[in-house]
Amino acid sequence: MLDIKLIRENPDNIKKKLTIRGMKTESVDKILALDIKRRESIGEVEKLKSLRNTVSQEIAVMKKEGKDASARITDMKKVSDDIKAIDERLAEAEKMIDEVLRDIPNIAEDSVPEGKSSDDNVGFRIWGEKASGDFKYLDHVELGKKLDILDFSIGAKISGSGFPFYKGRGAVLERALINFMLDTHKLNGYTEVFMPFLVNRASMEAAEKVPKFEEDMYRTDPDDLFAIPTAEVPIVNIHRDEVLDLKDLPVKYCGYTACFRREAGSYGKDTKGFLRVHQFNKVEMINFCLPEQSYSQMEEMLNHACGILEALNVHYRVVNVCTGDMGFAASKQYDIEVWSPAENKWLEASSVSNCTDFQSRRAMIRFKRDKKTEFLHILNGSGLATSRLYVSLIESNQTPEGKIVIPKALHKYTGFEVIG
RNA sequence: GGAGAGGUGGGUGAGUGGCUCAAACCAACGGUUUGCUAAACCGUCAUAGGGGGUCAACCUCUAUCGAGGGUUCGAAUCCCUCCCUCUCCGCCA
Repeated sequence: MLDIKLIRENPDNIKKKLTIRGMKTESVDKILALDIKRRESIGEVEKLKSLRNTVSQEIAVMKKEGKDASARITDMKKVSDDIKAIDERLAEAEKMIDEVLRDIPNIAEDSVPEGKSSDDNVGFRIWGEKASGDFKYLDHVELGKKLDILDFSIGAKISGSGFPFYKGRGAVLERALINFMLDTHKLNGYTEVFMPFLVNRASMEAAEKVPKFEEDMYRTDPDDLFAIPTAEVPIVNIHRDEVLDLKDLPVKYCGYTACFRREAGSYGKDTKGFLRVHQFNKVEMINFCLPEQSYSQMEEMLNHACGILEALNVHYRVVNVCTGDMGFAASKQYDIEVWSPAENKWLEASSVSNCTDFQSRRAMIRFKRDKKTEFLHILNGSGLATSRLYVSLIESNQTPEGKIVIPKALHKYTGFEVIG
């Protein structure tokens, strides 16, 4: 959620920023008009409430002294009715402001490239080399089937398409990746957490996922719980409605969860195997920090995610995501993409975002400095999602005979060095 | 699923309709005293929003006692609905 004061004080600048993100600007005018109405109502109603408070005191005194207070009581009856009416008007204006505000994304930082779609993202870093063996690289679905480590048809039978099924060494490899990543992040100063995969509506709202993206979520009906689309949701909510101690910042967490996404509207796109799934595994990093730290912390988080890939010798590139392709809550975003030799393309495996104070304002997560409370900045980064990393890993490390060589860093987690 | 108890400021905890528009204590912070520590004493001790302003550290008003409604001139206090926590029973990995 944006700060309404920012909109009030500098509407033209906000409009400009919205345009850059490909958004219409009329919401700004709507908010300005509603805000004026809101503040007028507040002025009116508070004057009446103040009157009511004093007169109620007087009535108490009069009754105590045995005087007749019925005239005043009659007066106050009218005042109370008026208060009720204005309060209703006020609540209506506030609700409408909130509705509009919920549709406005975070402001892009200056270093974010302008653009409309992922085609306009700008290369930021590239590491490693494409697998270049002199043979035809099998794609992960064929390879997984041949080695009997992945079977998407079983997943489809159990749940539906987009629910992966791992088997034998394939399952062990998945678990090894998760453990390797968690251990690495712990060494980088993150506190490991394990958390609920179903969260309540308040948590989803605090993380700015709902109501805007409700149709992308799995939801349980009788209890109104949401299957988390990312561990970002539960982790951000650890500190909802809290004032953190300045000396503890930055507070860093990492944790593994399964992630659930309906991917509504993208049926038929990238449906093969792991490329787009409804359930996947991800290790997430979250950082609560001082506002002036957040962009340097962001670079650090990017390096932590990239460090995983480098330890696994996975060819990757980082793109600076453009204004049109950025996440709703992000002010700046890096995507990390890994190379698939079989698809002959880059696959998004991680996203590191600086959400500045956009989530913390909604979630009321603050710290105290010089007797004033300020919203802290929240960053999230996948480090990383396993599914597409898994694709790159097994495809790139396959041998001409169709075996998979496990990277050395994983040996102590898998207990084997080759599949097949 | 059944029965019961309870949710008050950072913590403990008083308060069952009007000198409580939340007492007291603890913790924290600032100060005084002291050779040092301790103790004692004094002070500060919420959050959000509105208005005023020499627009910052100031003044003022309003709201907030789990959430939302209701009754009333007036609600932490009475009524209704919901949420959560704890205890016991049942079921269960």
